Amino acid sequence: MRATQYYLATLKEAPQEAELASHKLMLRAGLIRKLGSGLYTWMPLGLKVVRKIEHIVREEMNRAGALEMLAPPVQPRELWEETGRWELYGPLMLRIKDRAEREFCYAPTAEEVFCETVRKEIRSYRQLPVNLYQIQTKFRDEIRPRFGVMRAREFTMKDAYSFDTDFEGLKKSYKAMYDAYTRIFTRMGLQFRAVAADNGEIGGTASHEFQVIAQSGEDTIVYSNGSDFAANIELAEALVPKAPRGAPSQPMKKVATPDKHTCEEVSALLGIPIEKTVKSIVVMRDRDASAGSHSDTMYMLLVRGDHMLNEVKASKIAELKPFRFATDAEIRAQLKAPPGSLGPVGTGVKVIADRTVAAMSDFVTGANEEGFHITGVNWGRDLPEPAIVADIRNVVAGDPSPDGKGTLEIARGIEVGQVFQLGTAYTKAMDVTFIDEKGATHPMQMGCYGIGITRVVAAVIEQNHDDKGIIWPDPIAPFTVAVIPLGYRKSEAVKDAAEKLYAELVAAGIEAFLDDRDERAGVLLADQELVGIPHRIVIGDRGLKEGVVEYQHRRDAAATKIAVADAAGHVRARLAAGRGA
RNA sequence: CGGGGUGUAGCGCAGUCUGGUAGCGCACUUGCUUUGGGAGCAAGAUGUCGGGGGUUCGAAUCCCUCCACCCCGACCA
Repeated sequence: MRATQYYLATLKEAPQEAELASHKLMLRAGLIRKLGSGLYTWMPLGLKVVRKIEHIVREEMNRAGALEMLAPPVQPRELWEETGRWELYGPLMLRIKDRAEREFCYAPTAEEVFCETVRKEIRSYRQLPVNLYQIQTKFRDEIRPRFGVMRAREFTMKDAYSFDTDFEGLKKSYKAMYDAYTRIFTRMGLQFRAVAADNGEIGGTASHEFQVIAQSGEDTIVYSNGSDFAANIELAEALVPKAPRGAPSQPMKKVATPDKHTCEEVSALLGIPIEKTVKSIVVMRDRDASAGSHSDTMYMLLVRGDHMLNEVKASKIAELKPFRFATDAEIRAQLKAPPGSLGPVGTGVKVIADRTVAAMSDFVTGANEEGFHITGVNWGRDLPEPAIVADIRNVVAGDPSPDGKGTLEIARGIEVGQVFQLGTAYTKAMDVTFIDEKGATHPMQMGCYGIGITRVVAAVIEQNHDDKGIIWPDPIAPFTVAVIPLGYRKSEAVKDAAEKLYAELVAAGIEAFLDDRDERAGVLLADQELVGIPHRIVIGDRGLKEGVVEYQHRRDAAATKIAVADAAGHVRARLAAGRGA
C-alpha cells in the first residue's frame, strides 16, 4: 500500500474524552472514530487489525473442529422468552419494534438462536458432537460505556456453542476450546492467564476467563506462587484461618472516637492494629421486593477492618438471596446510629461473619453510637456466636492458596475471552434434545465460548505501546513493514530504491507500506511509530551513497545498516525469527 | 441511576468571574523558501460559541430548561 493512496487519519493530540493509553492511541493513530457513546466507526487501518485478529481466531476455531455460521443480530422476542431472558436481561438488552409493533432485540449474545438452530437441525446422537460459531456484532446497552472499544456498547464477538450427548463429551469440547483460546492469544503475542471464573447466574459446572495482564484492567485476578492455581478474585476462596480463636483477655470497653469513622482512622486513634478491628456492612434481604410487599430483613456482614467485602461471595449465601445495601435511612431507623459507628454488639440484627472475623478475639467494633467504638469485644461473651460464618471477603496478597500450595499474588486483567460449561440449563429450557442409540430422548450438554474481538485490539495496545505509539506484534500489525524514503520527490535514487524494495517485499507476500508522501522525515517517522508498524526501512541519499539502507524494529533502540540488495532478505529473516519466538 | 466535570473552527484550548458582537496553536488551501525527527514566511478559508427559552439597548459571558459527552461507584466479551 502507498501512503498517497491510503488514508492515514493520525492526530497529533488525543481528543480529551480518552483516558486510557490504548483509547488515546487508537484515536490518534486513526484506528477508530467515535460516533456516539459506546459506538465506534472502524477506520481502514483499524479494520485491518480487526480482520487479522478474526483471521487467527477463525484458523484456530476451525482447527479445533468448530464450524462457522452466521445468525441474525436482530432476534424475535419469542425466542428469548423461552429461556426467560427477555425479562432477565433487563435494560442491558436493546429492544426494537418493527412496523407491525412486533418486538425484537439486538442480540447481546446468542445461546437462544444457536439452540434454535440445533434443535431444528439435529436429531441423532450420530450427528453429535457439534461446535458452531460466528463472528458477529453484539450490542449491550452498558450502564457505563468506557475506555473506547474496551467497553463499548456495540462490539464484535466471536461466540461458539458446543453440543454434546453427555458430560464427558462436554468436558472434551470445553478442553478443545480452552486449548484453542490458549493458542489464539499466544499467537497474538499477548501475555495472558486463564483463570477460574464465576459461573454467573446461568450456573453450570466450570468456567474460565482469559485475562490479559494489564495494570489498567478492570478485573482483579489472583494466582498462587506455588502452584498453577489462578482465579478471578470474585471466586478465589479465603481459607479458614489456621490459628484458632484466642481466649478473651480484655474487658469490653466503650471508648470515645470523635469524628473517626473508618477502621483506619479508629485503629490509628486508639493505637490498635487494624487487624484487630471489624467492619460492619449492613444489608437488606429483599426477597419479596418483586411481589411488592416489603418484608425486608436486615443483616450485618462482618469483615476484618483491612479486608474488602466480596459481593459475589455474599450473594451466594442462600439465606441472603437476594440482598442489597441498606440505605442510610434504614440504618438510622433500625440501629439508631449513623454508618461509621456501627457494630454487632447488642443490636439483635442477624450477623454473618467472615471466617477471619469468626476467629478473632478482643476486637474493636462500632458502638452504634456516633463517636464511640467498643474495644475488647469477644464472641460468646459479649455477643452471641455469629448466626452464619462464611467466606465473604476478597483474598489479599499473601493469603494461602486455596489448593494449599503457596501463597496468593494479585494482578489486574482485561477479560478477552471466557469459556463456560453450561450443561443442560438452556437445552432443557429450549427442548434441545437428541435420540440416543436406544431411542431415548435426552437434552444435549451445552458449552459456550466467547472472545471479544474488538476488545482484543485495545488489550494488545495496552500491552504493546510506548510514549511514541503502538507497537504491533507481527501477526496482527495492519502493515508489517514501513518503507520510508527520505526525499521521495527530490531524489531519483531514493525513489528508485524505495520502489524497488517495495516491489520486492510485495512480491514476497509481505505487507509493506510505502510512505511516498511529500512530507518531512519527522512526519513520516512519527506516523510510522504512532501507527505502530513493527518493521521499517529508511532509505535516504546519505545511506545510498554507501550502498546501505537502515532497518529498525519498532522495539530497537537504534537502526542497523543493511546493504541495499539485502534489505528485503533482512526483513524476511526478522519476520521468520519473530515467528519462532 | 447517584456523585463530579466538560461542551467555543476538523483536533487541542483561551475568552465566561467583571455582558460590548469571537480568538490562539495544530490541521486545511495557495505561493515562495526549507528538506535525515512532527519546518519558516506570506496570503487565505473554516464557527447556528451544544439546543431552546428568558433578562438586557446588547449575551459565548447572567438566569431557567433540555441535550450530548467524559470521569468516579453497581455490569461483562
